[in-house]
Order: sequence, then structure tokens, then C-alpha cells
Amino acid sequence: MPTMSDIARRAGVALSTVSYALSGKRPISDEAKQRVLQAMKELGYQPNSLARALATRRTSILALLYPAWKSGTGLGPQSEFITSIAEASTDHGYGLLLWTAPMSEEQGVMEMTHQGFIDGAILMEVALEDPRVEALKRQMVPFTLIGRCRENEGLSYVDLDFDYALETSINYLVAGGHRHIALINQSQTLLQRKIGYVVRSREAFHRELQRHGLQGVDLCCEANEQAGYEATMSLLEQQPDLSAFVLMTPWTSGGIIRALSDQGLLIPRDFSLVAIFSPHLAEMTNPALTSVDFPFHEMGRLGTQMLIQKLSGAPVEPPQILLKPPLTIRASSGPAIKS
Amino acid sequence: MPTMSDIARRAGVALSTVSYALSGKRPISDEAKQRVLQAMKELGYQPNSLARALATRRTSILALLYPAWKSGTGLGPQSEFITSIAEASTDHGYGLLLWTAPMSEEQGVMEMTHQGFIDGAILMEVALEDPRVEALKRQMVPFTLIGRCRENEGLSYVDLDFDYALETSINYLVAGGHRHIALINQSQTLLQRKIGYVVRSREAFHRELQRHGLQGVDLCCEANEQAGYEATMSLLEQQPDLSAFVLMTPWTSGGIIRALSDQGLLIPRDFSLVAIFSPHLAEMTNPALTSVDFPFHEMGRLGTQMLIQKLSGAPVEPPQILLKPPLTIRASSGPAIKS
DNA sequence: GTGAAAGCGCTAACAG
DNA sequence: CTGTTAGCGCTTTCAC
Repeated sequence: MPTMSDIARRAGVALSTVSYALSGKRPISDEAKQRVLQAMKELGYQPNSLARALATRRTSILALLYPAWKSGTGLGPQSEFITSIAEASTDHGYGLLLWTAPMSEEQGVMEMTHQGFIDGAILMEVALEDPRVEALKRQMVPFTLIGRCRENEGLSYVDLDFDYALETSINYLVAGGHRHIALINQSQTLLQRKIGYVVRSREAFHRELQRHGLQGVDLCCEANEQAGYEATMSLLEQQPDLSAFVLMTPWTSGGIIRALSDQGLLIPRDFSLVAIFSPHLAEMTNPALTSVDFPFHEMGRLGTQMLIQKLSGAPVEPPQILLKPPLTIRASSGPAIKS
Repeated sequence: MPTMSDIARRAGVALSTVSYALSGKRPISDEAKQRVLQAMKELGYQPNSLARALATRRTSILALLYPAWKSGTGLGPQSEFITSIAEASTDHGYGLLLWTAPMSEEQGVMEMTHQGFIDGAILMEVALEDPRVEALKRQMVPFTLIGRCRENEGLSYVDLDFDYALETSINYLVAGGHRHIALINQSQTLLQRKIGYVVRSREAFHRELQRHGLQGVDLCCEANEQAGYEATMSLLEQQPDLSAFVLMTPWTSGGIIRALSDQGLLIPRDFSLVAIFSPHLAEMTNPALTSVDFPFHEMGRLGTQMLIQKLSGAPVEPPQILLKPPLTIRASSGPAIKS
């Protein structure tokens, strides 16, 4: 692999001239520029971005910290986050380093391994008290959150307004006459780790029902159809008068619908489902699910843009964004049967 | 940020001693080692991996080249590829740089931007003649394919045996008495780009039917439920005697099932579906789909391991792996009605 | 055992 | 407009 000094020698110019010819950061005579370009072509020159990064202290690489606790499963529709973030990064000339390791207590992983490698970071699966926040602050790595902590002073984030989402769902169901509603939440693991949206959804669910003078059950469910089936069965057994579910977790809907049908319950006549999913996923099942449409793509893009703006030095504004997506009514929900 | 020479000065030792104390590549007196460690702690030292990489010419970063042509959609179940690759990378001490830009004709993207940044690459969405293969060879970047080209001499890959998958599906359907079968393939875009598995599935589909003295239709379908619905409708209109589909594309099944039901066709009584999907996705719909179980996770892991082994200098063997996953019969298929 | 010093390949002053 | 040179922070050879 030829280096800049090879080019310089061959073109008969100074090393810096080659550098400037590439970056355009200072005027170069046409003649010199031609000779440099020529030499590059002849030698098949490829700039070494590692060396450049070391000299400039900028790598043009962002890290996506996306702990994947549940090995074996894909990310489900959440992969839309990844694609949109990758897309946005590319559009702005950044590469994306995907980090799925859980960054555990000895949160050294990142600190040790990739110090200097990234210009900034995007955090996902944010916990209410997230150790990564402190770690990144200490390392002076700029970052944004997709999701949010309990205390968000001084942080930039974009998140779904889960309070709003649950409020909307519950209002809709209660208006339809439903009085016995259950929340099928994300997995136990995520709840225990106090991942923001898992905790928030749960609290908002109960708060909203209470506002209506009602009481609900919530339960955690692993992201697979088997778990969905079993969760539904056990819920129906305990509370036969349930008439609606709010769904938070992907990959379960198949099992849930099957369980209901096995119990002889027709959707939406006997039972209503409202999901907080992306339209894609909501339309994949039969019947298609009424849902608060989770704007993965937009959130990913916004989070990335915020970070990149931050890197450019400009203050990010607004630094905190809460999205309130609309409820789209599909075939899985309707009024409760008067009984 | 303190550097090694800060540590050296503070500990009263030579720069190289600090380096060796960290790497252990040569014996250091206990006393010196203690002073170095102490100084590191006091100053909060973090080694700069960029500088290390420049000096050693190894970054411990792999690139995942995963062109996402279809903006706006997630990767669907294919995200399992990403998670398994990320996981495997982490397990072996590598980071993963995700590159979703299409690497177009002027395939410069990678060459320009990340020369030197990665130790090796994993290619996905491999086309029969894939320009990336030549580009990487030229740049002397070690790589493996998930998928394969037409000509694979000297390449390492792991791929699903789509010939086998289609053969299995068709044999099963034909044995059940189905004589009019259609293939719902991936999007037009992917077919036009001659992505290996899209082309291979199509060819294998027709070849297998021919072997049975039958003829089939195939058609490309975008990855959303609307497209699935429309494709089904138009197929049924043209060929009312169709009694089975083979499905290749995620995110469409909802629409397909809905269309069949709108046509008054009961699954599996009147119509059979066989998919080439991961179990997750196959079990998400209603009824659950009979499928050749696409082993995303295993493929991702194998591809990554092959690459890492290659980086270690050892020859990879076997360098080419074709997986033949079993057919799992679920609720979406059965014998054809005698008519 | 330890130190001094020469790179790794590039950028960006500084000096014409 | 162009050349010279001092870093960026680390690894590794060479010398003691």
C-alpha cells in the first residue's frame, strides 16, 4: 500500500502538497495537482483513514450502543432503529459502529476497547438510571439517547411519549366499554433492568386505568409466540372477564391471537387488541392490529441528527423530543360486548 | 486525556516500560509495574486505541456490508443476522462497523472512507457478480460472504442451500396433490440486482416444478402487507386454480393471508402456504406457517467465525458451507382438495 | 530488566 | 503557491 510520501516522491512535490491536494485546504497550482492525481492513480493510492483520524482526532464514526440481552432473537421491528440510524449516519458521512454487548457493571468494555475510535454515541434501551450516561460523560464522548432516564437534565434525547401512548390506548378501549384490560409488557429482564419505556408503560397503564376508576393486570412476556400463547392462557384463566389487551412486545402477537381463538374468542367481537407497534408489525397479523404507531424510523433519524449536530459544535435544539404518534384503528378492536 | 508519556513521567519510568507493562510483552519488575499501574489510576488513563491501531495495523473491527436498498423498512427477521454477527464479533473481541450504504458503481465509498479502519469484512445481500468481491480482493481486506456469487472459487461463504429448500418445499406440496403453485419472491429490486438467493430460489422453483412435469408462476413482491395483498389478488385472478404459494419475503404474509381469506379461501383446506422464513416469523402469522426454517443465527455466527479464523492466519476449513435446514410443518399447509 | 528512539501515515502549523 | 517539520499516541527494535 503506497503512502502519501510515495506519492510525493513520485509526483516530485512535498508531502504536504499531496495532503493539501486531497483536502483542498489550501490552493495548489493546477500543474502540481495534476501530477499528484496522476501519481495517485498510477500507484493505486488509498488514504489511510486511521492515520488521518489520529492526526485530526476525528474518526467520523458513531457508536450505536444497543445492548441485546436476549440472544437468539433478532431485534424484531426494532431493527428499523438500526437501519434508520445507519442511513442517517451514512447520509452525513459517518460510519456506524454497532455495539450489542451489554456493557455490564465493569462497564469497561467500551472504555477499554474503543477509546478514541468514535466521535459520539447513540444509546438505546436506556434504563432509568443508566450507568452508560455517567461513563460517557466522564470520557467526554458526546452522545444522545433514544429513550430517556429518570433524570434528564442536560441530556439530549428523542423518545416516544409512553404516557401519552398508554393514555390514548386506554381512553380508546374504555370509551368502547372495556372494563377489564391487561397489559402484555416486555420481558421480565427488561423490566428488572428498569429500561425506561418498560417501566413507564407499566406505570402509565395503571395510572390511566385508575383515572377511570378501573383496575388492570400487567404481565411480562418473552418475545416469542409460545410465551404469548401461554401468557394469554394464564391471564384468561385468572381473569375470565378480560376483554382487551394492550400489547407492548413484538413476536408475541401470533401466540396471543391463537390463544384467544383457541378459547373461542373472536376478535374484535369478543376481545380487543391494541398494540404499541410499528405499522409494519401491526399489519402482519390477522386481524391487523389497532395500534399507536411507533415511529422507529423518525426516532432513529432524529437521534442521529441531534448527535451529529452536537458534534458540529452547534447547540442542539430542542435537545429533548417526545413524540406523540396517533392511534390507528385496524381490525383488532371494537366495542365491548354488553353483558 | 492523559497519554502514555504522562504516565511514564509520573511513574518515573520510560515510555516503553509503560507500554510493556500494559501488554505484558516483556518482563517488567514488580516495582515498576506497580508504579505504572498507580500512575494510571491516578490520572485516569485510557489507552487510545486509534494510536495503537496505527502502530500495529490491527483495529479489531470488522465491517458488515449490508446494503439496505429499501429505505424506511426495517430488516425484518434478517436483523437476526446482524445480532448474531455482532454477538459473535464481541465474543471474539471485535467491534462491528455496520455499513448499509449501497456501495454503488463508483464503489468508492468503502475504499475511500474506511481504508485501514477494518480488519476484515462480512458481505451480505451478495449478488451473483458482486463488485464488492473484487474491490475487497484488490484492497487485500480479508472477507467472508453470507450468501454466494455465481463463481465462488477461492471464496469463503456460508449460505442456505436454496436449491434444497425449494426442492423440499415443492416435493412436499406436490406430494400433497398440489399442481398449481406460485412463488412469491423478494422485491423486483433485489431480483434485478441479481442477488444470489433471489435468483437461485426462482430458478430452483421452476426447475423443481418441471421435474414433476408441472409449471408455476413466480412474482416479485415488495416487503409490505399491502403488496402481499395485491400480489395475491392479482395472482388468483389470473390463475384461479392456484392452490399453494411458496413465500420468500417477510412482512408480506399478513396481506397474503388476508387476501386469501377475502377470496373465501380457507387455509389450509383450500390453500396451502409454505415459507422460507425463520421460525419466529413463521409463527407470527395466523395460521402459523409451514416453513423451511431459515437459520439466521447460525449463518451469522458461522460467517463471523470463518472471518475471524481467517484473520488469525489459519486456513478456514471448510471454507464453504451450505446449510440444509428441515421443513417444519405448521398449520398453513395440507393436501390439495381433489377436484 | 529498562531506556532511547525510530516509525505507523497523515495533518497543520511555520516559514518562505 | 510550496516545502519543511513537528506532532497525533502508541508499538517495537536496538542498545545497554
